[in-house]
Amino acid sequence: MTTTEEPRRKRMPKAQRKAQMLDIAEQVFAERGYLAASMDEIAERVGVSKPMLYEYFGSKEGLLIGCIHRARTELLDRTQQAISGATTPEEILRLGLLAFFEFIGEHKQAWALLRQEAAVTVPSAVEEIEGIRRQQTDLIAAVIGSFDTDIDVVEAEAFAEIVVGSTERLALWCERRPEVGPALATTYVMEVVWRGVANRITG
Amino acid sequence: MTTTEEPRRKRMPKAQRKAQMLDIAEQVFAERGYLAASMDEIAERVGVSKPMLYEYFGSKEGLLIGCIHRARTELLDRTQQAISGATTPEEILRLGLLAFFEFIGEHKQAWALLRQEAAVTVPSAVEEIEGIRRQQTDLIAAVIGSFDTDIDVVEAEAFAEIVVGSTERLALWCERRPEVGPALATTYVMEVVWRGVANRITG
DNA sequence: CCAGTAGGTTACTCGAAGTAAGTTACCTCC
DNA sequence: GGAGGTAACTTACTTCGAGTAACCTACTGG
Repeated sequence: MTTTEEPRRKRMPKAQRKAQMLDIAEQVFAERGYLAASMDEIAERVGVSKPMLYEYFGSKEGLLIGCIHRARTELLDRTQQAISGATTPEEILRLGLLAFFEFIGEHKQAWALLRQEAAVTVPSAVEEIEGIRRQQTDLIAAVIGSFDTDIDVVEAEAFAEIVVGSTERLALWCERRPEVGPALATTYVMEVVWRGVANRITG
Repeated sequence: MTTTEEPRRKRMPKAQRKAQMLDIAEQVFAERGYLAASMDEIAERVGVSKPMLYEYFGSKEGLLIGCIHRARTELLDRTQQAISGATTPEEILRLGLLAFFEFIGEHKQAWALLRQEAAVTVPSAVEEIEGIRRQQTDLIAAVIGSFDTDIDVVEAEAFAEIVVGSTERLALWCERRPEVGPALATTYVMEVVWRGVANRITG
């Protein structure tokens, strides 16, 4: 008995263990908050001892960064895929926003990490999160620039920041307003923000 | 020697000491980040021993909350004063925004606290900061509501969230763009966001 | 000048991050 | 199928900082 089944899997390959650690860590960080989460607890839940976490991620901060980074990558993939079929700037923006709202709806845990915890305190985590926003703003600014080469660069940047800020904030608000889904949230952002920029781009 | 001068002031009245502690704590938190800041260092810089901090603020978290709360109160005062002379919704919003951008320009330390650090990890600090935003969104939503009783409540809330999100994000961006002062930042927000809501309010 | 207390200190405990050094399961190649 | 090499893992610490118990001292009014 207990032959080839999976009663107690030990000794996994590195990559798999790493992924598993990220899963658990994301969960624990989201549950307890970064500070209150202890490496011992994460290790225990993974079913492994603490030094393994340090082996793979170097530090508690490193583990957090790992979680954030993974979420960031997934978000970028999703967004890029979503806007790949769009043609007008308006469509790009709308589809991108929708993808974002859908992503956070599905990955509540990761999202909790990105806001509550992750702004954390840890300087490098802040940088990592800023990286996500940068990703988004750059994308938006690039879209605007590509459709109107006359627009002031600084103004385009400002607009991108406004979109990202609005979106992030509205996503948070959606948690208190479950009746507002991704589609409606997207509409709100577009309704307010798009008008403001449309006549800059078109004219 | 060292007779009646002020070489070592000890034994201050409670309120004064408390204010001094908040000053130093704000500084140290902003400098090192919440996690890296140690109560021992803060105590030392204040020129007092650690248990005094605990006497007055209960915990490290309590001290942080104290700092945030003070900043919040100051910001609210400033904003309310700024919009007191305004008559139209547009004017209220513009003056309020301007007051905010000016406030963070003058209180960089407090602002650093409110974003980088304070989102911290500490659940109650997050609540406290959310309280600030709530303050702002409520104010904005109320203004809109007072000028157009027909507007959908949910939509008014969404708009308020969008304004706050935009503003916060743009304030951050201003740090990378020193040439963009409070006035220009206000203009950007108004230009993009106002148009979007103006034709909702006016009909 | 003595008593009461607001304001203050020293010297600890305890918990969690991080680490050094050793151990065991698994694979390979003879 | 056993030696032996190594990737995956553990035990048993050190260290550092938050929080606390118990004690002290400068200034007040009577």
